[in-house]
Formats: sequence, structure tokens, C-alpha cells
Amino acid sequence: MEIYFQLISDGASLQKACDELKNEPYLGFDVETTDLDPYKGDLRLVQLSNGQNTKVIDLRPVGGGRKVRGHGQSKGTAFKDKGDLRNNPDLAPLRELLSSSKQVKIAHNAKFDTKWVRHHLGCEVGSVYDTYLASLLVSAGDGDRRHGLADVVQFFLGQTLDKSEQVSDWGAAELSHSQVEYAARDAAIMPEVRAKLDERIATDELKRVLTLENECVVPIAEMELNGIYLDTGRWREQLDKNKAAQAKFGEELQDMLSAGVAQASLFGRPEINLDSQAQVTDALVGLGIPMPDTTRAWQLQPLAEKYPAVAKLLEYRTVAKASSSFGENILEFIEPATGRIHADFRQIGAPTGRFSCSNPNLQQIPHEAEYRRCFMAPAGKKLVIADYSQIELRILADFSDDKNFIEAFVSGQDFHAATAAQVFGIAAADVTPDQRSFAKRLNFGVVYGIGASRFASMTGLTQTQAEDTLRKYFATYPQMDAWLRTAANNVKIERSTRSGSGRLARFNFDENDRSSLGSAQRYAKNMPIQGTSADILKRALRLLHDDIRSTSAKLVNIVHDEIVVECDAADADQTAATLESAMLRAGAEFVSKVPIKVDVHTADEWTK
DNA sequence: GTGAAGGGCCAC
DNA sequence: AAACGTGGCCCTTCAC
Repeated sequence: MEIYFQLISDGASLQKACDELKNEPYLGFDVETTDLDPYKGDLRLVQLSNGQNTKVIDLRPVGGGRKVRGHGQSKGTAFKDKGDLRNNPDLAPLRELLSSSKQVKIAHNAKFDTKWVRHHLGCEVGSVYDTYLASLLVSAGDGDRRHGLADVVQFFLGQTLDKSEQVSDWGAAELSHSQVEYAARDAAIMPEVRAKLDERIATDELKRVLTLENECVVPIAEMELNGIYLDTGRWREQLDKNKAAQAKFGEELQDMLSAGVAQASLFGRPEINLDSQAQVTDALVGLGIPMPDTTRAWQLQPLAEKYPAVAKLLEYRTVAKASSSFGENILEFIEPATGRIHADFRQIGAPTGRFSCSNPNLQQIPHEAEYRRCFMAPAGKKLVIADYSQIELRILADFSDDKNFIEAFVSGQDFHAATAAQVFGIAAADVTPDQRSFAKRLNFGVVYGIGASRFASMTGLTQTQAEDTLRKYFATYPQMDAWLRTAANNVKIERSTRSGSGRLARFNFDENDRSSLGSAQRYAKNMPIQGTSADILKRALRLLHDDIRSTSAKLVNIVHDEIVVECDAADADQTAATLESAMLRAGAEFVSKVPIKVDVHTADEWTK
């Protein structure tokens, strides 16, 4: 497939090229780089295309090479030769085109491209259409579908896209004709991909959620570039404590277990791999302990009181987990160029719309202060930390329109105590700690579709008592009960459900398999709630992004219902007000019958 | 050696 | 599969 493209490598040609494209409503947009990490590599090419007319802009970060095989050569000086690309006046037309919101830039996984433009060209991409996110939305959680550009092009256009040049050497002094053509083709195809995708987006009624997602790309790109500061001294201190505890508990456990091993050798205690469930289980059985089918903590807990070795194993597991998952490895993610951690956030990490995070996962840092206090504001800065209070329960109350549940929120009292009072039919002041605890577990469990047996085992109630408490709970909130039942029933009828923004999830279950149906039904109850919570967070991120643009505030982390912003110490109060406002406005766009509550505070450390 | 699967556990 | 939803990371075990 031959396509028309033009290679640009001087200021005059760039100006002309940008003029040609500046009235297009949509532009295919792509970049080629020498690394996946903008802090490590160079930005080599920026491609823009209206579908017919494609410009490949060579920023030529490597010195020396001036020729591109098979192409005419430009007369001017290479962009990079004039120093930092961010200040190069020859690139002004490109920056203007990219940062304009009049031309929607269509890119596949636009977070990647916008990060490079932000860091290397110093400008924010104005308006984004992400075909990767659009494809994910259309697939509605079908995990079997792939969403690479080649897969999406194949699926929506029926064309085969050759991606073999993707991993070629983009730092080469001379790019081959094949490389440049590949680069041009990836940008040139985007308008057509968007057009086809958009038809599906329209018929599946996904316009609102796609807008939500597209508007969130740049805020997330910036958050990844911002990174978060981790005090390595503090982290090492905690890590050393854990290592010492692991060694100590390991020794003690080893001693206790060896008593149950048959062949105690002449050479001393036989070594057991304490991280092997199989070996540890064998040893515990050898001690005469009746072992349950799994050795997971919740199963072992009841045995811990009677058997010291089990208690020791649980202690060991806790510190072993801490020193493996939350130890040295996290320090390796600190980027030398910034001294900060730049994790990867997947915007549609779950079909519900929740983010996922990796390398490292900043959403699973233990809640204990010993860990969180290591994530800090650098000198002269503050962290502003805000989280939605019981957002999922408020969404459930709003969606189900349950009078009593809404009342529990509107009253503004301690929410779990208020539900306890309603469920047990007593005055709020008379609620015992036990009753409040039951109500709290129920409130949380209900959004996951908890059953009586699970509730019984987590509270210590008998099956009958648990069933009775659940019955009372749902009798107190009849509209909520009805909403959840309808959600479960719709699995078989509609075979799909949606969040507040219209995010779609289709069900995949085996009609004849009860547990498969059951799990689909629990998902159907949970997805609209979890999904709307994600919608609200994403909307808040966009509103926040626009509100802090010209301030010292920077987004540094998000954890499902929490937003962490770093700013100059002097701006902390203003930032807190801005953040709270953005989150409240976002909530109000999806929830109207229940007040949204945001807890916000300012600190030097990421702690409550 | 490498990679997938299984078990376990951290977050919300 | 904890008959409670969504993720990622670490370790062992087992197949290639």
C-alpha cells in the first residue's frame, strides 16, 4: 500500500506543513521514539495526517546524520542542532497545532504520544481521541479481544497492518524508507480507524463514556510524568525492619516445624522452604495439626490460637509479604532523571472502568503509616490528599432511590451507626460497637453481592443468624433490595449492564452452570456501582486538570476514590479547595439524590 | 533457562 | 471460587 507523505526537517517546511493541516477537524497523530520511556529516550518523529496528506516531522535527535535514504534533503539546520527542542522557535507551529483543541488528535494509546510531546516538546496535546480506549469500550470487557493497533485495524477495517518496523532503530542516523513509510502509515490510517470506531461508539451509545475517557488521557499522561516522591531513607529503614523480622520469625518457625519432620538429620535441622505451601503444610500435618484445604490466612486464623506454629506462620507470612512486595524492588523504580517513581497507570485497567497500576502498583501500598509516610512532599512542597467518602454506597443509594438508605446519608450522621440504628430498629445513640460493626460489614459486603455464609464466617455469626441479619438489612432498604434483584435478573434478559457514564459490560456465562450465573449476577450488581465510582474519579481528574493548569499543583497519584496532588507549600490551602471542588462537581454529575462528601487534608506525607 | 499456572495477599 | 467485586506482585511448581 503506497501512501503519500512528506518528510519535514526544517522550520520553513514545518510552518508550511502545519498551515496545510490546521483547518482539519481530525488529525491522525503518532510518534516514534528511541525508548518506551520519555525520561530515557529521544523523540525522533512526530507524524500528523488528515488521512490523505501525511507529514512526518524528523526531530533528528542524533547528531551527524542528515540524510534519509530515498528522500530529498532539506536545506535548513536540523531542529535538534539548535538545542532543547522545547525552546526551539522553529517548532512553534508544531506546538501550536498539537496544543490546539480545534484539531482532535487521533492516536492509539494516546497517553504514550502525549507524554513524549509534553516532555520533549514542552506542550500539552489539546484534544485527544484515543482509538485504543475506544476499542476497549466497544469490546465491553470481552477479554479475548486484543487491542493493539494492528488488531484494531484488522477488526474494524479488515486490513492487515505491518508493525515490523515498530521495534526498529529509531535512533539511527539515517532512517530507512521503510521506517519512514511505516511511521507515515500509522498516522495516516488513524482518521479512518476513528471513523469506523465512531460508528460503533454511536450505535452502542458509548459517546459519553468515550468523551470521559478521552478527556482523561492528558491528565494521566501528566501524572505519570510528574511521578511521586519516595523518601528512600525511610523506605530502607522499614525494609530493614521487615528483613530482620522475617529472619527472626523464619528461624523460630523453622525450629517449630522441624519437630514434625520425620528424618531429623545428623547435620541438624532439616531446612524447610517457608515460602512453599506444600512443604509448610506437610510439616504442620507432621505436628498433628488438622490442616484446612488452603493455608490462606483466613483459614489459618482460627487455628492460630491453639497451635503456636500456625500463629508463627502467619507472622512470618506478613513480614515476608512486606519485604518481598514492598521492599528493595520498589526503589529500583526510582527514575534517575527525576528522583521519583513514575508508575504505569492503565486508564481502563478493569472492565468496570477502574484504573489499574503497575511498575510499581501504587494502588496497593499498605495502608499502615510506616509505608505511606515514605511517600512524601519534597522540601517546600505539600501533599493535598482527598478521597470520596463512601462513594460506592452513595451511588447505590442514588441508583436504587432507596428512601431509608438516602436518609442515612442525608442525616449527615456516622453512616454505619445510622444504618445499624435502622436495621436493628433502635436509636442511633444506642447502637453498640458490635451492631455498628455488623452494619459496616454489611454495607461494604452488599455492593459485592455478599451471601449469608460469607457474612457468617466473617462475623462469627451462625448461618441462621447471618441469614436473619441479611434479611433484616434488606427489609430496611426495600428499594435497594429491589434494585439489586433487578440487576441480577437482568443478567439473563439483557446480558449487559452499564455505569453512570454509559460504560458497557457484557456478560459471559454458562447458562447451565449455577456458579457461573451466580458470579455474573454478583458482577451485574457491582459493575454499575464500581463503574460509576470510576466515572466520577475520571471526571474529577479532568476538572482538576483544567483548574490547576497555571498553578504549582501537580497530580501525583490516584487510588480508586482518592486523589493525591503535590503543590508549593504556600498554595496548599488553595489547592485543597480546588481539588475538593473538582471532586464534588464531578460527583454531582452522576449522583443527584445523595450528597457527595469529600475528605480533604494537607500533609507532608501520604498519610491520613 | 523461560513462561504459565496456582496459591497467597496487598489495595479500594 | 471464600457463594464478595476489581486489580497487581511475589513465590513455588511444573511443563516446555
